[in-house]
Amino acid sequence: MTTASESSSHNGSAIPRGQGGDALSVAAREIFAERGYHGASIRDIAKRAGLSLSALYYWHASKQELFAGLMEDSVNDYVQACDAALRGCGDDPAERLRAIVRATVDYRVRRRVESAIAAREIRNLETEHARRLAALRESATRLFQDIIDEGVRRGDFHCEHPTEARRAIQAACNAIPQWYDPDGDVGPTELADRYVAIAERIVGHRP
Amino acid sequence: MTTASESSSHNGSAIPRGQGGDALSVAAREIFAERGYHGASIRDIAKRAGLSLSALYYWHASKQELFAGLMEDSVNDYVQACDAALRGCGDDPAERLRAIVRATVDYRVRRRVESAIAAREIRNLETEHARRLAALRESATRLFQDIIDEGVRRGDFHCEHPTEARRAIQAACNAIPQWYDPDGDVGPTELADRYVAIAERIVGHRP
Amino acid sequence: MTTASESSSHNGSAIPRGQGGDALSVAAREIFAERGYHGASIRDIAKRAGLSLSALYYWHASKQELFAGLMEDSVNDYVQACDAALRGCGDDPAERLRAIVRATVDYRVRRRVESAIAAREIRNLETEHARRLAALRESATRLFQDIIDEGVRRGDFHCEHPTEARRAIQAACNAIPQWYDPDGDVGPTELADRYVAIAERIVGHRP
Amino acid sequence: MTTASESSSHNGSAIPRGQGGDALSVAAREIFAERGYHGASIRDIAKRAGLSLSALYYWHASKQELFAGLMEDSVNDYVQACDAALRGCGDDPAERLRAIVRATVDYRVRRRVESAIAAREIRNLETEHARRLAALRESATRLFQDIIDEGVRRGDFHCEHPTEARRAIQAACNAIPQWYDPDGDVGPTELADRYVAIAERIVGHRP
DNA sequence: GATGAATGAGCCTTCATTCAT
DNA sequence: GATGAATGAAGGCTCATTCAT
Repeated sequence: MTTASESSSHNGSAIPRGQGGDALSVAAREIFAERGYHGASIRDIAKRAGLSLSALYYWHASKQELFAGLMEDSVNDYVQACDAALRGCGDDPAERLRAIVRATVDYRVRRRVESAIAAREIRNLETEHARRLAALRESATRLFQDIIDEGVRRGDFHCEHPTEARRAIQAACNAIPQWYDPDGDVGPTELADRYVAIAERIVGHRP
Repeated sequence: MTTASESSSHNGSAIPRGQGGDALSVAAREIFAERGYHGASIRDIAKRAGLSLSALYYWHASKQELFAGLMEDSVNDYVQACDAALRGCGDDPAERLRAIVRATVDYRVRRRVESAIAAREIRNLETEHARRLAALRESATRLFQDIIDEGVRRGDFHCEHPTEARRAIQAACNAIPQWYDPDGDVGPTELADRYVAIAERIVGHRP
Repeated sequence: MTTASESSSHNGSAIPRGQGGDALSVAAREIFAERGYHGASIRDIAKRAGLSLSALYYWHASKQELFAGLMEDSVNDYVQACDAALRGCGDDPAERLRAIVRATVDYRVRRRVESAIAAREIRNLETEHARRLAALRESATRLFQDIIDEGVRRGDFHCEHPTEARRAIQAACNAIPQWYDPDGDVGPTELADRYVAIAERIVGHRP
Repeated sequence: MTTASESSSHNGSAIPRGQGGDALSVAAREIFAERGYHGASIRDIAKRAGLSLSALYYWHASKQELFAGLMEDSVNDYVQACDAALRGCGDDPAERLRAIVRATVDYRVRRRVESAIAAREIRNLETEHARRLAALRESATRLFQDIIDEGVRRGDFHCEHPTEARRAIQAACNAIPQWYDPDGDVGPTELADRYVAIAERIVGHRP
């Protein structure tokens, strides 16, 4: 689903690289996604990675650290994807909204597995990690909100409750991993088109 | 299992004889909501209910059963609320959509606590219970979908992808418990109005 | 297997009579036999008797007491059967040996169920009960031993190690409940004949 | 699983690292023998072995598995002892009977402890293990029966009911651990002689 | 005679973690 | 880089027993 090499595509994460390290990350992602933080046992993670339990402790300081690393990894990835998408835009709110929705849908599809975890399991992070992650999330939320507010201000978007609009759009995108089937008929691009359309309707975009 | 005496909050002691069952349900709802299925310990549930662990087992056969009872209770409630709301409507799709969105928002606000659990934790139910709950859920989904499809057929709603529309509306409503503050400025009725408006936009309702 | 009325056929036991009381004794006998003392749960006993757990405590002071009552009941029965059998004999050791073996085989067949428990589970009796039961047992053992010793003294039996002979005879009889099928071809009388023959061989009886 | 270091008896502490497995087997044998399967607590087993409860689970998957391992170990040992004893014989039934009785008595004395458990507690084994053990037992029983039947066929043994004869012999030997005192006057060899004599009488051996 | 509700101790098992190698 | 052996805390659950009715 996610590949081992994927986690090598960027840095800044808490997860070291190497043969065993990657296998562990992959296994951890899967098992945390399947069973949630408390339902997952690091024994099972090590087993699925084909390593001993002690090896896991060589790579990661604790279950909490392993989990937090995964989450941060994933959310970092998302924020950077948003930034990149918006850097390629002018300042037209509609264009920017389309770009960020595209980036969001793309992320939810690409990182379906951990994306689903992140949505449900932040509450299991201890303070320090939780703070960092909450901050990252909020920064993404602000991106959304700023775009919408600006669109409203300019008279391009017409909606009475921009906060609710933002929540609705994000909720719709966040729910994608719950039902999306990567082997189904709808490809990522077509899916993004559909959610872009929904978002434009929610904000009341009239060109 | 549903609680009339829910008001007698958990003061830590002095549960009158014979009322242990209710106290347990209340405590279980809270703790499952706070920590999720695997994160919740039945010892803690019993403690919060002011009863012994063994008393919990007098009332409920297992953690799983206790949890499933709560979930079923709650989802049953929702389905009945939807049915009731739609029974009071004519056959105008727009009216029916408004009614079911109102019922949904109302439910998410009224039963914020277990509603949040249900959304995240069904996967922890074992087959038999899971089947029953999935069926209940689907029946609610079908209500939504039928209304939207009928609106499109009649030419009252204009949307190319009615399934996606339905998903977006449901996702938006489902997310409410994640942020809604019952002590905030927005009351349940006003909230419902806002989500009704969003839903009408998503399906492209033009009167 | 054993009948409720059976336990009314004598007195002196710790088990009161009455509707519920009998049902409990029967159920207890079965369950203790199936699972042993520690493996049996008084909940299951009450359930099989069709009574509530509290009712069991009306009839019996504790699990230990219930169990001990059964055992004493059964061993008393055996000792009395031996006495009766020997009272009907002259003082010929061979005749007496035949009588006591017959009584023993008969007892093992008639009270197959609790007889099997008694053999294995005395160690689970607490001191007071254990003492009484051990005494009863020993008295039966002495009956056997005296007969054999007397036979040897008189020159009717020829065996070098009368204690071992007694042990072998008793062990053979005690093992009957482990394999005997009351619905099989061999009836109790024929079975007794066979064990009488074995016993005579073991003690080296030559007429 | 079999114990070379059995001599290092349970002194309550200081099990050297890496030798926990043996200590556990020894302790388990003792405690299961003293209290039976259901009466034994694995906490007590671990304690007597001088290890933590978790260490027990490092070595054995469950109480059931630990117990089954012990039983199988012991019965395997017996079957092999019988085979070896018979391999050293000619085909004279009397000689063979003497050899197998000797092997049986020897086994009951040597492995007094677990031998007593095995006799009483097989019923506590779950299907898979139970099947294997029952098969092993039957193979030993068949050895006995074949010898006796052949003796009868040849006219060396004279008994009307060879099955009962076999049962009586086995029962007598099986009962040895219940009373035998290794520190008493009768040594294993003398004991075997006595039971050989009893067995020959039971089958009616006339040279 | 009998019951429903409740308890505390103990059960088997799994958990995340550590230590020595 | 990795492992095998061991741990203490906590998990869900069952036990024999009691109390009030």
